[in-house]
Amino acid sequence: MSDEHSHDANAVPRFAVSVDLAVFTVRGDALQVLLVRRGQYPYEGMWALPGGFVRADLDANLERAAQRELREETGLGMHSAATAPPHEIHLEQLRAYWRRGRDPRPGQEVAAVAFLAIGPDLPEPQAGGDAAEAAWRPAADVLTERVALAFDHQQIVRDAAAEVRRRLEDTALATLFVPTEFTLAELLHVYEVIWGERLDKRNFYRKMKEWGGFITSTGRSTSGRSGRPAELYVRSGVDELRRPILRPERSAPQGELWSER
Amino acid sequence: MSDEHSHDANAVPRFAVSVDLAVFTVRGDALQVLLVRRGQYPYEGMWALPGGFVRADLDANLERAAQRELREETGLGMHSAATAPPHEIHLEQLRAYWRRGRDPRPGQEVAAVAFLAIGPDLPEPQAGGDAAEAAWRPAADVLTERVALAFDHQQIVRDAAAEVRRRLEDTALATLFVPTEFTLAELLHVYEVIWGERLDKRNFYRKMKEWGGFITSTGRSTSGRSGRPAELYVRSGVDELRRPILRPERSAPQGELWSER
DNA sequence: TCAAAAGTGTTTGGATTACACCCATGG
DNA sequence: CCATGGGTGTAATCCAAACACTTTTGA
Repeated sequence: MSDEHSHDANAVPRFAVSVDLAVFTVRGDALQVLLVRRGQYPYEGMWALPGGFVRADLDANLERAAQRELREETGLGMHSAATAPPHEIHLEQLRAYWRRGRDPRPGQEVAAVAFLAIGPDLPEPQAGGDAAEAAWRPAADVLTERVALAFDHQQIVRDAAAEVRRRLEDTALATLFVPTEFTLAELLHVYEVIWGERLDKRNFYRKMKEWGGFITSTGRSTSGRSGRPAELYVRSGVDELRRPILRPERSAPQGELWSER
Repeated sequence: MSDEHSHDANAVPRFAVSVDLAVFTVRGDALQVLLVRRGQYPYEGMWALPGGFVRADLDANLERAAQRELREETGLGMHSAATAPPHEIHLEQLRAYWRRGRDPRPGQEVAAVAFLAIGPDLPEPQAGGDAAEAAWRPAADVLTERVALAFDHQQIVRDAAAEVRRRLEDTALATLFVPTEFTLAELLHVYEVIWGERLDKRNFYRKMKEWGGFITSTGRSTSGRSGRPAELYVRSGVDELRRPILRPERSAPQGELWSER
């Protein structure tokens, strides 16, 4: 809510609010997450999620702040004409993170609002703003702690990855990992990479077509590559799936990398 | 993240952070939400969600802040010996809400972190703190705007209710609406009230028992009431359900009250 | 004409529904 | 002994996994 304890309004404690982005893409055979190398004091030189402070003067709301930071630090998510194929990035909020002393700067409490961002095989990021460097890293490297992250960013990546894996089952989230026009093989690849399991191509194709709404054929096809050309699809509005795409061995949660919430 | 634009650290804009609670319970034949009547300036006299400012000095993290505010404003969620049957309240974070000017107080930006809280048929709340009054109201009254709420609290209730309805399908969330020991009839009632649809008792009972893990029999039974005594169950650790409890007419989203996200 | 990748059918076991029926208790 | 809920059994149906096969292209 937005209420204080009347006694003295000046006692209302102030926080800095930051947005942190867990940006995922599928490149090659791995789910990758976008990291920046910090250019200054807290955790200087360490890898972290892109993000920064929300500024009420610049940002009309939290999503806008997230968009702005993504552009500033990594050059991604531009809607300018420069980036020929519009690499649109889907942004959605995950949740807020704060515990006392979460940010080591003394006397400064920082609450973070984490965002999940997803895009099709995205270009190399361009470091900017506070970021000394920006790069894609396999999400697995973060989840297994082969790469340590600043702040509680590992937790955020963990939560974000779990959300992605879960929502693949009952939403059209997977279509955000492929370009505007895509083939069923590409879509299947997204599922296989993120779940780390092989799916039956034939059953998958049928499901996708039968309970449509989810995707629509464009009539066009691929060409040039060897093998029979594939039909090209675009996503259609529907997000919630009526019936889940079942993950194999669903009963036996195969722990390994993927610690769920 | 927790990074600023180096130039001048003093320019880091400060927010007040509040926690707002969407507390749900099932009383009688309706899903009810806990409201408080505001005792002061912004939206004075209007109904709102319980909540208040996070104080880094009092609260170690966001959940604790939410717990504290719930107690202060409504007297619920006490873990003292006073409340004989421990009316435990499940708390979990939903997401953060902020847009410029979300709080009408000039020069004061307030970011809210919304929590979903669920408890079994809870006692009457006792107003306290800033709350002039506290009461249970049918969630439907809020969703249909029969009752107007302060700030963006209607949106929060909408989002929270959608989350509850959705998670009833594939998690053990329903067990949070019933007392520690409960009968299958009580659990069924929760589903029927929240979904607003009748389920087949016999199929429901079987599902609950077959894919156990979800609930465990205590061996004991009810007595005193007319009819055959019912077996008493307790929830068991499992939260995620392997297979969803399907809502009837799932294909045809019956809009009415329940606007989904 | 062969390799490679796309795409279609068909069988089959298991899960879900819909519905009939029996059980245990209080009054 | 009957009304009131609690709880089990079963056939018909639907779904989805498993698997074999055809189609269309490039080289």
